[in-house]
Amino acid sequence: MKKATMNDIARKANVSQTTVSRVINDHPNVNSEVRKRVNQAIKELDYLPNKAAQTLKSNSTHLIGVSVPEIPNPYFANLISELENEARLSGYSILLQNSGYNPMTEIENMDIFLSRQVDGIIYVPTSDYSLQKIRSLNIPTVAVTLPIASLDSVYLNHALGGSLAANHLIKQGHTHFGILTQKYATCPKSKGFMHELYIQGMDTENVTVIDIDSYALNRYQIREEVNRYFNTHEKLAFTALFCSNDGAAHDAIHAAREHGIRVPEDLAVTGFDDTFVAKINKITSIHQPLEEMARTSLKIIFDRIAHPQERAPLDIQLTPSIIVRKSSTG
Amino acid sequence: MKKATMNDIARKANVSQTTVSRVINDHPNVNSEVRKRVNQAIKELDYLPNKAAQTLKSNSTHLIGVSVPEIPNPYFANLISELENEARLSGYSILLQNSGYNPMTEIENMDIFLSRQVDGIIYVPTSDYSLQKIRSLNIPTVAVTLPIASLDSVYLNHALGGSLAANHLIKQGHTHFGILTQKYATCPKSKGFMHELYIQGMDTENVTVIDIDSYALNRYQIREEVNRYFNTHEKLAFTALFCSNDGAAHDAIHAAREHGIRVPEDLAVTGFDDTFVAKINKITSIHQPLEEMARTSLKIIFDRIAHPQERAPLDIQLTPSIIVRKSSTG
DNA sequence: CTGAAAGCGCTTACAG
DNA sequence: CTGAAAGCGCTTACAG
Repeated sequence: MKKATMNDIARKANVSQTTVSRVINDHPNVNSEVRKRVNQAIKELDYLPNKAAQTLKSNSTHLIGVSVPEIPNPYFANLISELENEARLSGYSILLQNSGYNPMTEIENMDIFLSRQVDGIIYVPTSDYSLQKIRSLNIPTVAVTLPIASLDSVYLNHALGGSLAANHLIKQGHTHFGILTQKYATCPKSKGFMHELYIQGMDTENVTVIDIDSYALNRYQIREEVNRYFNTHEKLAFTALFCSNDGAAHDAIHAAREHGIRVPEDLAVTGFDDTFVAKINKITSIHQPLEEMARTSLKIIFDRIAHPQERAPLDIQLTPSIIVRKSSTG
Repeated sequence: MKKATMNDIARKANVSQTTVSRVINDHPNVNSEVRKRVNQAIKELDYLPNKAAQTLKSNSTHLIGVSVPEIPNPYFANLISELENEARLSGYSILLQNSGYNPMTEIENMDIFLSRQVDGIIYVPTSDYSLQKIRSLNIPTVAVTLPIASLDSVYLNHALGGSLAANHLIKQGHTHFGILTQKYATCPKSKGFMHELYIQGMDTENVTVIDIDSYALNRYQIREEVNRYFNTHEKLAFTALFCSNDGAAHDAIHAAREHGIRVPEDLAVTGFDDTFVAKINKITSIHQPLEEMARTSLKIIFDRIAHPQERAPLDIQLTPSIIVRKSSTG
């Protein structure tokens, strides 16, 4: 059976196509009697409006393009889930594209979004290579999880997250600290952690930094680094380890235990992101309000759609909280 | 700047719109000189074809609707990732919709897919309530992860997975077994497990079954059940526990350890699905070839698109493998 | 409150 | 090898 069109409905309900369109789009000026007849015909023919045709006329797809660097990563999977959920509440759908941390693929994704006429784009930044393209887009775009200059950005106050962790560990009585992170030099989480140590009068000179020089979440590399550290240090120089994500924390705990170091008795460990890796392994972690992140990002897009005038880009920092679990409470 | 249209390209390249269309769609009959001129204009104007318009004429969106019951679940997150990846290779994109195990939402998802003119649908079955609707769809649809009668189905041979686990545990010298599962009565994994025990002459009368009467992956409920069991049984009646998914296995291991039961020394545990929960916690698990599952499902859809004649529904069982890790090798 | 008509940006016979 | 024209299924001024 061929799909019914608006014309079929019009004929069946004995009205013009214009009127059918009005009923479907909830225009006020339709006789209630006529409206009823049209709705009846719609039901009988199982009619659903053709989005492609609507798009062509109305220039709106109710589609949001989402580009993330990896889908199975629990952090991104959660974010995607929240985005799908929030988008649905407003009648939008999600066009999901992976980028694999590849700038070429990111640019490809943007072209796919453009070609499909998405109404807005949610972009998880990775490298800088694709930024020129992304900034040039004539579509409401928000950078999420990390700030991008001259783009609406919604992200966690990472520094505050770091200081929450530091504060917690200090309260637990620790005085010697370690940091396990990626790209330490530019890591705001670590900066916040160090800053809090400093403020509270801790020795910041002798903090041990295990740094992994890679942007992507490379579990294998993290394990290698951590194991190398434990293998080359007979005695730990710290009793508390701040990790910049839950996966790293989990790996560190495993590695520590394999070297006979008890967690949390000998070593307190904290993670970051509060993914379910932290939950199921009872790792203290910094919670990211992902639902709020999704809601805020979409709200910005919807606002930009409603008010297309140029405005200065927004920079929205979300507030983290700390979820204390066994891994840091000896 | 307004988006360029095909007409703009035509004018700029001094050809008809028809010719531009031919160039874009790689029609053979175009003068190479002209083709070059058109491509030049496309580049200069940053032209991208409007998918909505293409769809309206060609009745093809190159969109695949994907409906899953929960996005953050690592198993589904992995599946989604593979689907996105495979779809991209063929020039398709993924329209991702969550259903939350809610049949009403599933039906809503199908309407969204229909309205958006997707070329195919990948559907992860949950309950039976929405099946009538889904079967009535006039779009290539494949049920994935579980078989659905009268629908193309691609899923793991779960029984074989169960028997792989049983075989492994028997080889490890176990003679008393437990099963932790959901809906035991209709669980093919458990059936396969039991069958293998039977074949190998084990005592199948005294297998302990911890059954959770819920379809959704409810971690809280699983933990409750497992703890209840350990609390009410002074001495374990089994030395090997087969769990129907990795999350359950992970919870069981935690619960066991809290009750002073060592894993794997006192109790061997196996999971199912080989998600990264199994990987990072070194749990023996039954591996699902998700990439193959994604590839096969999409291939079926593409075949149905290419050959729209009616054909009997396909029923494709994928072969599991067992990944042995520490949780079951004392 | 209702309808005829134009047009969104493409593709595709058809004619040359 | 190329182009004029029709039409995909809608929405939206415009006129009544």
